[in-house]
Amino acid sequence: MLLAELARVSGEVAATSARSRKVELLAGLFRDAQPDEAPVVIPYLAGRLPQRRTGVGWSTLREAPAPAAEPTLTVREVDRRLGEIAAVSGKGAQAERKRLVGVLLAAATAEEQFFLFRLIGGELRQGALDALAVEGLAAAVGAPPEEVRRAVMLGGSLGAVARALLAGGPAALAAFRLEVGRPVQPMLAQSAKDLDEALDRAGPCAVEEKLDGIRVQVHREGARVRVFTRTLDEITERLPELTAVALGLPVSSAVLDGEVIALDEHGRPHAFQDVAGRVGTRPSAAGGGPGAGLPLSPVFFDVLAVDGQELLDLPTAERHAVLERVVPGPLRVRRLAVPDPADGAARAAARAFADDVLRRGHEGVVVKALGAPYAAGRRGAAWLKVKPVLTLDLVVLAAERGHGRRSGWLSNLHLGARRPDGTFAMLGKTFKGMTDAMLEWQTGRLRELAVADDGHVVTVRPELVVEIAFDGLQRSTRYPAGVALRFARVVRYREDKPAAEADTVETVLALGRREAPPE
DNA sequence: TTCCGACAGTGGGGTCGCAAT
DNA sequence: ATTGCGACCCCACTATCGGAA
Repeated sequence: MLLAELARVSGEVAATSARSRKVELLAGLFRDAQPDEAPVVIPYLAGRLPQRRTGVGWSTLREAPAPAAEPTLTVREVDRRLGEIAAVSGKGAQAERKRLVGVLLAAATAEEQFFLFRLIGGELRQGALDALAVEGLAAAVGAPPEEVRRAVMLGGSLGAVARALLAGGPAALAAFRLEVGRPVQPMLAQSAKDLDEALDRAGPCAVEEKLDGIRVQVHREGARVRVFTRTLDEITERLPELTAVALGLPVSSAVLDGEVIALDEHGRPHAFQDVAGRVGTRPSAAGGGPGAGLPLSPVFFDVLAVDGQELLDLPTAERHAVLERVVPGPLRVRRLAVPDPADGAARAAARAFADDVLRRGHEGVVVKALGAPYAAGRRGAAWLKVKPVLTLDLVVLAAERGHGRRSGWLSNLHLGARRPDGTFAMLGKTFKGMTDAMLEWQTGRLRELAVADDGHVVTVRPELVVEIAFDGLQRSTRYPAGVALRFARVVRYREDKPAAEADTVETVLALGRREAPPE
């Protein structure tokens, strides 16, 4: 199959907004793929490369050579060359990758270059990713979409499922089941505004502490242990503690879902940044970054399989019962069962539990419906996370031009807190929380306040106040106050408030001290 | 007809490994 | 030794489509 065909279909997919039409277009292309091409064609049209890392990003792609006049590149050839590029390492690697990318792009037509650019850059932006590619694949082979989705979630990659389906037809789906040692897409949580809303939506549920660390999926088969991240990268070697813990469990095999955090000598959690630093550090590194050498604590909250038995379809309550049997208390997340959330006393107990979780320094709670199965790969309403939200009134210092559907609008705001001398300290940026109407309005208002424009960032007079919600503060070397806002988003503009009454740096830093009390 | 679940897009800060400077 | 790039941890929110109610 020629790359030109993929580029053409991708363009058509991008040009229609109807999801049903996107799926039809994808299915048509997938039907034409050979079984051995499918593991490449299908990820490409889902905007992903089978090579997880190529070492090539936007910077390396900056200068494109003149395009070829005629399409000659096959999909197989592109995949082969990208595999070569990904394998380059050592001294001179960057220049060599750049050269090889240049050779590849020179063999591509203008339309193919546009496709490769976005594909390699990781932002295809055609309005279809894995979910629609799965539907397209199902349509192409005449299999039930839900079964194909489940096979991909349990059986690993889209490419592997595609190859089997195109070669063997719908019957091949039976082979894709949960297998110890092969990672499963983790179940994800939706957000709820507060605990009451979560309890109302969940029905009979358990309230669990939400720990601020790194999600891990631990597989044990006999003496063999493997640990995976949320995106299914294997990190076994970086977390020897987890192997030791898994081998200590009274089972022959198991798949566990949990979080790794780090606790100080008082049992309070270390900052997420420190945990992420430790988890990101390879054992070979003699590093001294923040968190290097920090001992990690795994805390498990679900079990997907144990001793040859698959548990995914059991209700949460039954999976929890198994978890309690195979994992000792200190390694399990704390949890309060709330069988009847409508009951006032039960609700009060849930609230007290959640307050205690926060008092102990954790992030919040997750409310889990007791009757729900483990929905691999789904961000369903069966799990609802609740975290406290902080707000500040900050001043817009500048705004960046938006991209894609935000082209033409000023989108990403630079936010500052007031200093005693009337200047402002930037605390971060945000592009979240705005409706199209707000984008339209702020673009006009900020243009009136503009004092400089470098083509990307429009600097404005610091007069516009905006209420910002965020989850907390984190250490920063980038921003002058030494802290940055975590997950900042716009709540509303405060045109009623002059910049002279915006929140001060001192107020912000006091928040930080309250978040992490000494001793 | 209206409602709502699932998706994709739009980017945020921090940290590491690795190569270039 | 420091800097820049790529990758990957954590992530919130809105708009849209299309099936459910």
